[in-house]
Amino acid sequence: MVLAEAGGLCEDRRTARPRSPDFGGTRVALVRLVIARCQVDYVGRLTAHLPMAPRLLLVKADGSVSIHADDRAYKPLNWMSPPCWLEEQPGVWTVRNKVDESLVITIDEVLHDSKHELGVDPGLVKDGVEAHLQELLAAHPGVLGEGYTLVRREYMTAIGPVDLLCRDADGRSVAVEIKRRGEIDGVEQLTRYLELMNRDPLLAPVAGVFAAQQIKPQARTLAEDRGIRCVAVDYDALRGTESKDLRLF
Amino acid sequence: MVLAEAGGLCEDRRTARPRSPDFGGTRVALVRLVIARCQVDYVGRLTAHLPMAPRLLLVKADGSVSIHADDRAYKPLNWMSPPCWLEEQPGVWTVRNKVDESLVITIDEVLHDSKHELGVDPGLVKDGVEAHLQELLAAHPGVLGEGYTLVRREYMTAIGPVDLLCRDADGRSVAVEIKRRGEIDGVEQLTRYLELMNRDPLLAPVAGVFAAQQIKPQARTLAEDRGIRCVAVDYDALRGTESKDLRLF
DNA sequence: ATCTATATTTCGAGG
DNA sequence: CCTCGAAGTATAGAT
Repeated sequence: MVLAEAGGLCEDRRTARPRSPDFGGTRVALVRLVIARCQVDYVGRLTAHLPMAPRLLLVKADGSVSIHADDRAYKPLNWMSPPCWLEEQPGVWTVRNKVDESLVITIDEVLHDSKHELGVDPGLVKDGVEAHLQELLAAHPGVLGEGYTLVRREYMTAIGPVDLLCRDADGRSVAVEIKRRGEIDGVEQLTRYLELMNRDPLLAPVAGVFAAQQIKPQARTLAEDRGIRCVAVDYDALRGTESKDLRLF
Repeated sequence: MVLAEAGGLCEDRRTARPRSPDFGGTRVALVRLVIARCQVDYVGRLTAHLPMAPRLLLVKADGSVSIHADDRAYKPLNWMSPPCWLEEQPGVWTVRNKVDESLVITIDEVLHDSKHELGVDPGLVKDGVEAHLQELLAAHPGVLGEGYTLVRREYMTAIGPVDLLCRDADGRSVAVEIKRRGEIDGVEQLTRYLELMNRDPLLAPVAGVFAAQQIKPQARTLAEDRGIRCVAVDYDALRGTESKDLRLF
């Protein structure tokens, strides 16, 4: 490995730790960090060029390569997503994928080069996304309208699933679209569902409710113009109602 | 700096190089790479937890902090975008931002810790995005339809600019929406424009053309159902027509 | 500041 | 494998 020798190599020396499942004999999953003066040329979905400058090259075990500057938060200047393959020549790295996109990294000087074994990550536990909001509203349809009852979650139509299908106090169908943030896209989506469902004589008439933690003014205007009722949902309050024994932060 | 001492510190020792413009006296922009066994808790737009495991911590000069596993391409498991502030305590990093989102990184063991000066990146040069496609189609409206002529690029309406306004062979107005990849959103967008423009007696009737390098089947179906014609554009061929002296890949 | 449209979006689920 | 919807989307441009 040419460039590994060029920089100050710092290999991890830790021993017994949960191993990556693909660790059988010779290959160990490693993340590799290189600081180098480099130039980058990408040809693929677009064409992009980075002039020679010092940057961070991050090579992960999944095969991905990303080129970072010391800015733009976590987004790299340039990258190649897996599956892809890195070929190292002295002074030139070439990363290629199946559809023949390529990233050519011309390296002028290596300032640091180290590898580190991380193993398989136990993974992220999330809470508070749309799924949970849907779950809570399904359990408490009264929040959407007085006397509402749930008919079905993920009610399937020809063009996709409606988040909730409810019935109002008078027994009429209501299609509910749930978003964390209510924007125009969501209104359009619900409009398509309503258009389709109202053509079905077994369902029609179907009213619409657009529920979100926060609804943008333009989305609200568009929705109301189309006769769709908007409901701003207080997620934390709803979660509090749901279970008092749930630990809150 | 507590943790810098704990790991094997490798500071860059390079000297004369173009400096960051914000380099005045004491502060130099550095990227910091830490490999550590850590646990992460994020509370903000959602709540997320990462159990203790070895990971890469990337701290950039813009203040951002990102936590990477050895997979998922360039996307970190968790992060905090600038502007935000990192407070280091022995064994605990706390990253906080203005709206009081927080990222708490509990560090069990530091396996590597280095800092590197990169300076300001000269930046990325791109080519081949939607703007270029629009430019090419504006120069060759005949590709959109026999006898089409260009009236205006970015024709402004009350709800935004229509990519191209053309006239067909019979002198009728045609609104053209251009996308790299034609999806349902684009059809909705064009539909809104057409609805509005067809209310204007000076323009009506206005036909619609949806042009893209690739048009998804659902988008095509929706468009055609609404009387919008779809045109698949061969970008490379069009670019070839545009200028023979342009180097092709 | 708000809103719109784009992104080499990435990522995951479901057919 | 595609197709679709969600994302702590982020980001840039226009109003």
